[in-house]
Amino acid sequence: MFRQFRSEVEAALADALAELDLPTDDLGIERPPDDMDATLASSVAFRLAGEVGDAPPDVAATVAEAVAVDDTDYVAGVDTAGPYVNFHANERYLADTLDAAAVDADYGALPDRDTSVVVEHTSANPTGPVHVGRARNPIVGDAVANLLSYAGYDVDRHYYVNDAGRQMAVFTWAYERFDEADLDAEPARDRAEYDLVRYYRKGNAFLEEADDDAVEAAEAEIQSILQGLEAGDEETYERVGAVVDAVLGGMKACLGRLPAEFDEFVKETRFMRDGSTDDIAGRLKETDHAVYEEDAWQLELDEWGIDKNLVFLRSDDTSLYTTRDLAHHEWKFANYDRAVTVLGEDHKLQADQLDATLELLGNDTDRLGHVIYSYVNLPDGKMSTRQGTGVMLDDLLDEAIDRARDAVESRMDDRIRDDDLTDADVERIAHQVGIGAVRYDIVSKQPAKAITFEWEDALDFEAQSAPFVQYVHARCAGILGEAAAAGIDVPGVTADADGDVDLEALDVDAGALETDAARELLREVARFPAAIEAAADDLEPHTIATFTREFADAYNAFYRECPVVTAETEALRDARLAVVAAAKHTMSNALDVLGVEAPESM
RNA sequence: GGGCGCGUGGCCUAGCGGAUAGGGCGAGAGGUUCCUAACCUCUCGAUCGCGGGUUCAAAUCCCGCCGCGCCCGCCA
Repeated sequence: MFRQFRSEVEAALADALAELDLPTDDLGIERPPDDMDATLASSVAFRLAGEVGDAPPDVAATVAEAVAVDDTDYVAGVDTAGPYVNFHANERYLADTLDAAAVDADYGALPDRDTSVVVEHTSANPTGPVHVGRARNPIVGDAVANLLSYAGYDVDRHYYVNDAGRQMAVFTWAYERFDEADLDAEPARDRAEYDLVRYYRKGNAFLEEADDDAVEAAEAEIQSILQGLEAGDEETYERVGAVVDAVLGGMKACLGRLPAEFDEFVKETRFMRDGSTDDIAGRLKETDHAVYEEDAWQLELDEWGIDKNLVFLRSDDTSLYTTRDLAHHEWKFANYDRAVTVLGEDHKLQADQLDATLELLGNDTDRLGHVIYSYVNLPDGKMSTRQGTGVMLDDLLDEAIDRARDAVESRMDDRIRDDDLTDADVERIAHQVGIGAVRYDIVSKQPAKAITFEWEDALDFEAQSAPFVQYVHARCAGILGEAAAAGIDVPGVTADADGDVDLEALDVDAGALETDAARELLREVARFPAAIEAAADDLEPHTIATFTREFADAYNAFYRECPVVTAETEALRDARLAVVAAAKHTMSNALDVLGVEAPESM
């Protein structure tokens, strides 16, 4: 509703300005401060004051006077507050919002855009367990994918597997070279990546510590693996693939706990085997920007503001990671309308080189999008899989669940309502709140900001955290459940014996909602689809987290001031129940975008 | 050295050209005969890193400086 209201306001204001012979290029539409009783405002009067030769408040009055509102569905009227022109929504705006949101479990999902987009995220090298520093990628990436899906895009989620580099050759060599007896530690966890990473660490330690002859022999073996991959040798693919698939399987299980699921794991070697990397290299050689310097083929990208030359073929004629990634991205272009990549700031230069080169090769790089996030630091340094340092994501999630379980159990004692949480409920809530808190803490911040990981901060369940907004959903569910138990039947809201809700049957009067808190909550509900649209346009899922917080404030005010089940009249009660249903759908879907579960009770 | 990013009350954070800079944590005071108090109300606390500039209007844009992070491999 907000989106339609906004376009009506824009059209009406543009018409008014045109009628006054004033420029319509910048309408200055903005959201008024919270304490202003207006749905939208315009600051055009400031800009036009000079042109008109009047003071801004007078210009605002003139403009407001000229705005015609009769043809709109949702604009009740226009007035001014000093230099601002304020637009007010009418009753039908709230009524239609209630009608739409109360009966639609998918409320907030925008119409299909008939546009496909591939979201690539995480893509961590399969070298060992996922640590929390890496966790920002799947958490942000999953939210970006969810967001685009809600915004009407047809989304595929890809994990790009770097299975062709030296790291994997070292890993494969180490796995074949050493035995369990050579390792000095038990796996930290009973899962493949924890088991195999010990070989990887052992191999790296060996390469650093062993005598020269032994290292030389090992390097020869590692080189032969790399050459085998480059030459398309099937047996080498199988050897490396065995290690990659095993480790990846474990990492997949870890990421699945978030949960972050993928539609496809795209292997880098695929673009070596199908010849597309060779094709890229050949085409690059033909461009004006290619130079052969210091025995290697390079690309001059200073035209794109990048001083650093990009080497795309080694002196031994083999390809590099970026060359393969070029082939990978042309493959994306061939199969999708848009491609979004979520990556750490340490890959920024590489991404810029990739973009520039793709453009050079004749691709439309406007179809490409990036979400770049800063590194997550530990209080005392970095995390490294090779050295085995860092906090593992599994450990963080376990700790989060444990603490959430403690919180549920301690809170059960001082509950007002003596409801019956079963052991299964406690466990369910502990998972929803614990994992939700970790995700929410990370996804709610601007990706560009650096994060220092602190156990206490990440697992704070008070106030601006996942449980705060999840609680709103639980309260909605509680009220709806209470109403159903009391035999209160609201058409369009209450499910029948089969659990089905008749979506056409909503018959409540939004006009019955005279309380400000209820109307304000409905206004927040109305904003949700626009929030999805804006967040998707800018690839900024954290703004949805901000929305959930503001929405929670509005709901809590409503909850405090508007008894639902015990409302004075049936009409009021039914209208409020519909508001609760609308709020539940809104919060449920906002949390769904963030990848945070919405508990029915907690 | 160069490039990119970040710098908002003691701590974390939203806002990123417009109406008195929002929240949370913390500290202090209250609130539960009423749909879950993981909640709410009130109080305390900010030269929006520093200095210039643009603008009717700057936390927001531009320039310089300072601090922090990341990057600058024929690694991935």
